[in-house]
Amino acid sequence: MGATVGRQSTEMLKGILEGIVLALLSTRPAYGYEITARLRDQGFTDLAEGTVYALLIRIEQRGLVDVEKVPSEKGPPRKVFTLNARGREDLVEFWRTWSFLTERLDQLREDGA
Amino acid sequence: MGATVGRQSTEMLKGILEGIVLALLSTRPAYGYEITARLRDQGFTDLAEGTVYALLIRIEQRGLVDVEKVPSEKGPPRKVFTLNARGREDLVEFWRTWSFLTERLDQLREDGA
DNA sequence: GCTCAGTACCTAGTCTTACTATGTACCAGG
DNA sequence: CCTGGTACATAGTAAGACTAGGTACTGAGC
Repeated sequence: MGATVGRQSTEMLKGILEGIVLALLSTRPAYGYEITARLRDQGFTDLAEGTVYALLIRIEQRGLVDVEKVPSEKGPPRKVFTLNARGREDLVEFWRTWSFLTERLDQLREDGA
Repeated sequence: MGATVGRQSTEMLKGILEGIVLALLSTRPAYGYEITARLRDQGFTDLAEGTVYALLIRIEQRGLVDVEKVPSEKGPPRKVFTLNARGREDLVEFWRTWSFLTERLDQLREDGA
C-alpha cells in the first residue's frame, strides 16, 4: 500500500487484512497468487506477495482454513484454501469488531467535521 | 480491548487508534488521562493507558500536535495536546485511507453475506 | 501523621503483523 | 536457451498495542 492510499495504510491494514482474506475465502476457495492478484485489482496495489503467503500460513496453522494442493496448467501446483467452520466463526467475530470500529469512527467523524 | 469486541481487535487497532486520537483532538484539545478515560467510556474498555501515552509521544515527535503543560487541581500537571496544521493534514489523510478501507470491506461484506 | 484512592504521566520488554528482498520451481513462446 | 508469467516461501526489519510495572501530586478518612 502507499500509492493508492496514504503511507499510514500499512499500519491500518494490520489485522484487517486477515479479515479481508477470510471474507474473500467465504465466497469461494482460492490460492495465494490469486488472492494477491484480486486484492491488487481491488485497489490494494502495493500489497506484497509475501504478506499474503505469510498470512495464509498463519490462518492455516490456526485451523481457520483447509488446504488442498491442486495442479496448475501453468506453473507449480496451487495451494487452494477453503474456509472451514472455525474460519467462519472467526470471520463473524471479525465483522463484529469491524462494526464496532466503524460505528465509533462514524460518530467521531460527525463530531469532528 | 477484548471484553467489548474480539481478541483480534488489538491488531486491528494498529494505526486506527492514532486516527481516533487525532479525530478526538480535532474537536478540542485534551490530555492523555482524559483521552484514555473518554475512549474507555466509548467502548474501548480494555484500552491500556500506556498505549495512549506512547501514541501521544509519537504524534508529538512527528509534529502533529502542540503541547502545553497545565496545572491540575488534583494530581500532577496535565500535558494538553492541541491538533495543529500538520495534524489536521494527517487526519484528512487518515479519513481518506479509512474511507478506502470501508468501501472495500462494505463490498466484501455484500458479496460474502 | 498516615494510608489509600484517584489523578496524571512514563517506560522497558514482548508479541503480532506487514513489508523488503530474495530465492525456488514449473512452463510456454520466441 | 532464456525470458516472462505463474506459484510458493522465508529471513530480517519496522511499527504499534499490550504487559507490567514505576513516579508524583492531592484530598479524604482514620
